[in-house]
Amino acid sequence: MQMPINARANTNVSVLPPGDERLPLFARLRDVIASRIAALEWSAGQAIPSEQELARTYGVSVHTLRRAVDQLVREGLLERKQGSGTYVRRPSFDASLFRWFNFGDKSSDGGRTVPESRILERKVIAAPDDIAAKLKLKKPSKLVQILRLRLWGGMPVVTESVCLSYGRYKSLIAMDEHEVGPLMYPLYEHRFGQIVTSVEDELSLGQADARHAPLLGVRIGDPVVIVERLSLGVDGTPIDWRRAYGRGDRFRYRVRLT
Amino acid sequence: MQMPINARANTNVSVLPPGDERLPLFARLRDVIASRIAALEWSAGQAIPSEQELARTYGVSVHTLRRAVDQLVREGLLERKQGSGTYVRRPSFDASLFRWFNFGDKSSDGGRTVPESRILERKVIAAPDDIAAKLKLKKPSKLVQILRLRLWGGMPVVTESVCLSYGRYKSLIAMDEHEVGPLMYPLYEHRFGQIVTSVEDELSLGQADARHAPLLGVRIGDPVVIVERLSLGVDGTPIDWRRAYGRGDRFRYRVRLT
DNA sequence: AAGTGGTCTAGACCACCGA
DNA sequence: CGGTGGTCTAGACCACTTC
Repeated sequence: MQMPINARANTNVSVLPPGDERLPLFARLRDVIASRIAALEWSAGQAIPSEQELARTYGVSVHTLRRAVDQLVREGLLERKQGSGTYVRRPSFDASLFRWFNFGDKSSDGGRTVPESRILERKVIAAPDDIAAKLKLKKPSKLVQILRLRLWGGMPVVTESVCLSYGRYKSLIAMDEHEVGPLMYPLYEHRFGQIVTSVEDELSLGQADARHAPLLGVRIGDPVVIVERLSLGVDGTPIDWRRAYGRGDRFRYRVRLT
Repeated sequence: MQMPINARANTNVSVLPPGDERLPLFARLRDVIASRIAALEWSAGQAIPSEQELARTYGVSVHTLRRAVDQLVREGLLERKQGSGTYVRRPSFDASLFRWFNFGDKSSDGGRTVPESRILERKVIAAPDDIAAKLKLKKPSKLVQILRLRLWGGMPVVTESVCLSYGRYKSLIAMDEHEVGPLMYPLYEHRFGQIVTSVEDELSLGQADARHAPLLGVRIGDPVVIVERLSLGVDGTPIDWRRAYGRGDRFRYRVRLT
C-alpha cells in the first residue's frame, strides 16, 4: 500500500528559509545550521540539539538531517560524540603562521606554546587595490595595518603585517597591546564577532632586505619564506590579510596529497 | 508487525571476506572494493558494476553499498557520473614535483605540458637505513637509484633522485631511456603493476652546493627547495622515495587550511 | 534506564544519460 | 525508453554516554 508521502519531497520548505530553491534539502539544511553556528547561537564546545529534535523542528527525516550534519563535521564546524551529542567545534586547525616553521630543538612540549608577539607599529592606510580586492572591500576604503614581530623562545622568527577593514576594526588602533595579545583570531571572535574557520596561504621564497634582516637576526640576502594569508569566516567572508617574512632556515612543511 | 530482519545486522558475512570483524559493514565493503581496484580488476576509466548489482552480490542494502562507494569517491579512487555509472578514476592528483613551482611566464597552456626529463645516472646501491625504513624494506636490501634532471621549456628547474626496491624494479636499470619516459607513475602501473594513489611530501630550504648549482644553472649558495617524497599505493604500500632540489626562485605554493 | 549518535534495511521517487 | 546515480522517508537495532 504505497502512500504518496510528502508529495513534493524536493520542495519541503516547512521551516526552512528559501535559500537556493534548486539545492537539495540536505544542502540547504547544512547552510541553515552553518549560519546558526556563525551567529553564535550555540557557543563553541557546546552541544547542539539532538538529531531527532533538529529533524523534527525542520520537518525532515533523521537521515536527511544527518547528511547535513555529516557535511558540517567534514568541514570541521561540528564534532560528533557517540552517546553524548553533537558539539560545535572550536576552530582548531593549526592557523598559526608557525605551522610552516619547525622548532624541534628538543623543546619538550612539541610546539604547543604560543609564540611571543611584539607590536612594532599600528596605522591607518588607504587600501591598495589588490588588498581591497582580496578583502572584498568597496573601492575607496581604509585599512588598519598592524606590524608585528613574532618570536620563539626569545628568537625572532617571523615578521608579520596584518591588514583589516577599518570599518569594523578601527578600535584596534588604540587598544592596549596586552589586550590585543599574541593571538588575533580569538580577539576577532570575542571583540568583533567574527570567527576564522579557514585560511588560504600562499608561499614563496625571497631574500631578507635591509628592513627585515635586522628584525629577524639574519644577514641581508639570506633566504626568507614569504607567507601571504587570507583568513576567512564561516561563510567565506574575508576577515584579514597578512604578509609574513619568516627565517628560511626554520622552514619545514609536510603534506599528504591525495 | 515488526520482523526480526537479518537477526545479526552487524555480522553479515555472506560474500564478504573476514576482514576485521569489528569493522562495520560499509568499512569492510570499502576495503573489498578498494582491493578489487588495486588488483586492476577494473581498469582506470572503466565503469564498475552498478550499485544495485554490487549490493546484490554482497548481500547488503543499496544504502550500505553506497556508503562504501561514497568513501572511495572522497578518497579519489572512484568517480560517480549520474545517469551513467561509477568509474575507476585515473589517479589525477597533481603528483608532479612541479606542483611546488610556478611557470607563469605567460606560457599560454597554464602548466599542462609535461616537463622534460633527462636521466643522468642509474645505479644499484645498498639501501641506507632511513630509506629502507621509509620503503618498509627488510634489513639488508638493495635499491635502484635514478638521478634525473627535470627541465621546463629547456630550463633546468629540478634535480631528482628516485629510489625503488631492487627486487621489483631491477629491470629499470637496463631499460631504454625513451621507454622510461618523463613520467614514472604510469610506468609503475603498466610495467610493474603498482598504482600510486597518494604521496607524502616534506619541504625544507637549502642552498645549492657544488654538485647541484651547475645542474640547476644557479650560483653556489643560492636558495633551493628540497622536496622529499614518499609515493604510496592504493593500500598504503610505499612504492618509491625521492629527494629533489628545485630552484628557489621558482617556488610557489598555495593551500587552503580548514 | 534514558537519550544520543552509529549502522543497516527497504523502498519511493527524481534527475540524468545514452541508445 | 530503461538503467544509473541522487535524494528522501520510515523505522529497527546497536553502541555508547550519562545519570
